Amino acid sequence: MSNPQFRLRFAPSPTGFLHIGGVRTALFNWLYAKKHQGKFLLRIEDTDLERSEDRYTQDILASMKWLGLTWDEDPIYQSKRLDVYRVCADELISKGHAYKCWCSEAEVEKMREVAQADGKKPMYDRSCRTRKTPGPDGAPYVIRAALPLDGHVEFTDMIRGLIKFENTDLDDFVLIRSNGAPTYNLSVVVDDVDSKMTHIVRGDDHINNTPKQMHLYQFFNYPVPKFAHLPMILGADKKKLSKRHGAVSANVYRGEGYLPEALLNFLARLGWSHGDQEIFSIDEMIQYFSFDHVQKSSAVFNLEKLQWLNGAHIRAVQPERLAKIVADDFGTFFNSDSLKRVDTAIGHRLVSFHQQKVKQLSELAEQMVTLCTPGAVEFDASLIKWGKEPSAKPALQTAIARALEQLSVKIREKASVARSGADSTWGSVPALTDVGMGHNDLDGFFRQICETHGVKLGDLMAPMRVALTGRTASASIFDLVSALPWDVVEPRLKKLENV
RNA sequence: GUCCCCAUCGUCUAGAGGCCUAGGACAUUGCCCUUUCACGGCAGUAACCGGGGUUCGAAUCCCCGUGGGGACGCCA
Repeated sequence: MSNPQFRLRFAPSPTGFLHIGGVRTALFNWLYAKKHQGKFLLRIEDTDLERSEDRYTQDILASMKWLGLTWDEDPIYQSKRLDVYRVCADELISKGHAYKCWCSEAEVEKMREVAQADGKKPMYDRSCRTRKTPGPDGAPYVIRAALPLDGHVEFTDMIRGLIKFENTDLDDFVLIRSNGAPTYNLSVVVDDVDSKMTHIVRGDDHINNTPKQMHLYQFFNYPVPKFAHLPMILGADKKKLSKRHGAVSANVYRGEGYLPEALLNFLARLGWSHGDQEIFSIDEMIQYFSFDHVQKSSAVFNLEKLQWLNGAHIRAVQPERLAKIVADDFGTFFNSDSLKRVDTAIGHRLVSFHQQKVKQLSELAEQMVTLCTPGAVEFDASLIKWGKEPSAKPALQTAIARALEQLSVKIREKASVARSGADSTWGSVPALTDVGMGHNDLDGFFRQICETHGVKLGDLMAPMRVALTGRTASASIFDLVSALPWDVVEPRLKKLENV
C-alpha cells in the first residue's frame, strides 16, 4: 500500500540529455517518496515540439533506469495531452480566470519596455482583459491568466521557509499559445492536479513560477502542493553547470566507470547532509533523507570528491557485480577471447585485487584487458628498471629464472590437480593457488629467492610487474602470480630473461 | 531596471544563542605502513562577507550594506 499523502514526480523536458542537475532533482523527489512509502512518477514535458527530441527522451529513460530511480506509474507524455490543456484553459475562461488576447508579440514587447522604463517589471499591460469586443474572425490569439490585481501570495517552502510575492509583480501570463499549444505554467499545473501531486520538488530557478502556478491551483480548486526548491549545482567557476564544465550528462559518468550508487551518493551530499556521514548506501539515503537538512545555497560540483566516493563504493561491491559491469559497459576494450574471461571465477579474483585501488571502473577494465588477454603482453622495455645499480641486472635475471624453474616444478608435480573453478575460457593449466601457493606462500618464496641471490625484493618485483601487466602500477604481484593460470604467468615472466 | 533567493576552510558541509580554542570529508603538505601505484593510519595548513543592533552571551536572531545566483518568453 502506498501513502497517498506523498505523490511526487520528476518532470524533465527532452531538449537535452539528462544532466547532473536533473538527476539530483529526480533523486530528492525519489528519496522523499520512498521514505514516506509514497509514489514517484515520471513525466516528460515535451510540449515544445521544436526542441523536444525522442533520442533525449530515450536517454532520460535509460539514465533513470541505470541509476535505479524507478518510477511507479506509466510515464506521462505531455504531447499526448494537448487537448486536455485546451479544455482546461476554456474552463478557466468560462470561470473568468482567463481571457483571450489578440495583442501581437511586437505590441507586447513594447508594453514590456514601457513598464521597465517605469521602474517596474516588464509586463503585459492587460489591455485585452477589459476588451469588450472579440478580435477579428480567424485572427490569432493567446489565452492569458487573469490574475488578481492586488493582494499577495505566499507559501512555505520546505527548504527556505516563507516566500512572499505581491500580485502586482505578477504578469497575466500566457496559458495557450496562438498555435493552440499550452505553455509550461499551464501544463505543469494541469498535470500535477490530474496526477494528484502532493509535493513539488524542483530547482530554485522555478521559485518565480510558483506564485503564478499557485493561482492556477486555486482556479482549479486543487489544494496547493507543498514546495521544495533545490539550490543549483555550479561548475568550478561558480557558474551554472553547463557543457563548458565537461561531463554534465549522466550517461557520460556511466561510460567513465562511475557506479550509480556513487553518483547518487555524491549528488545527495551536494546540498544535503546527515551529520558527518559521507558514505551512504541507497537504503541509508532513503532512511535519513529530509528537507530539514537540505542546504539553501548553491553548491559547486567537485569531481575529485566524486572520484573518491566512487572508489569507496567500488571497494564495497561484490567482485562478481564489478566483473559484469566491466564486461557490459567496457566490452569494447576487450577482444572476444579476453571478454569471455572477465566474468569467470579467475576474473572475479583479479577484479577483487584491483577494486581495492581504482577510483573508476574504466581503470579496472584497462587492468583486466591485459590480464585476461591470452598470450604475451606488449610492454615498453624502458619501463623496466633493474635495480639502482646497473650491475644488478644479471643477478635479478638469474633470480627470476630460478624462481620460474622452481615454481614450474610445483605446477608439474600437481599437474593432475584440476584447477579450482575450472572454466574452459582460461584453459586447463592450473594456477599456483590451485597447487597450494597463495599470496603469503609466494611472499615467503620470493623473499627466500632474494636472499639466495643477494637481490632486493623491490628490485625483483618491478620488472615482474611490467612483464606481467605491461605497466608499473598494478595489484600485488604475489596475488596476480598466484591467481593467474601458470601458462599465462610463465611465458610473460620468461621474457625477462632476454630483455 | 524590477522581483526572488543565497552567504562557515580552495570545495562539500556540521552548527537550531552558551557544548565553538568553530567539527567532519575531499583536495593539499609531512610522516608511517609497503614489492610499485593505491588502500589504510597519524599529524599539519586552512573558514563564520562587512557594519550596526537584540542579549549576561551571537557563526547562530533582527536591520542595513556588499557580494553571488536566479527569474522577468507564445522555453521548460
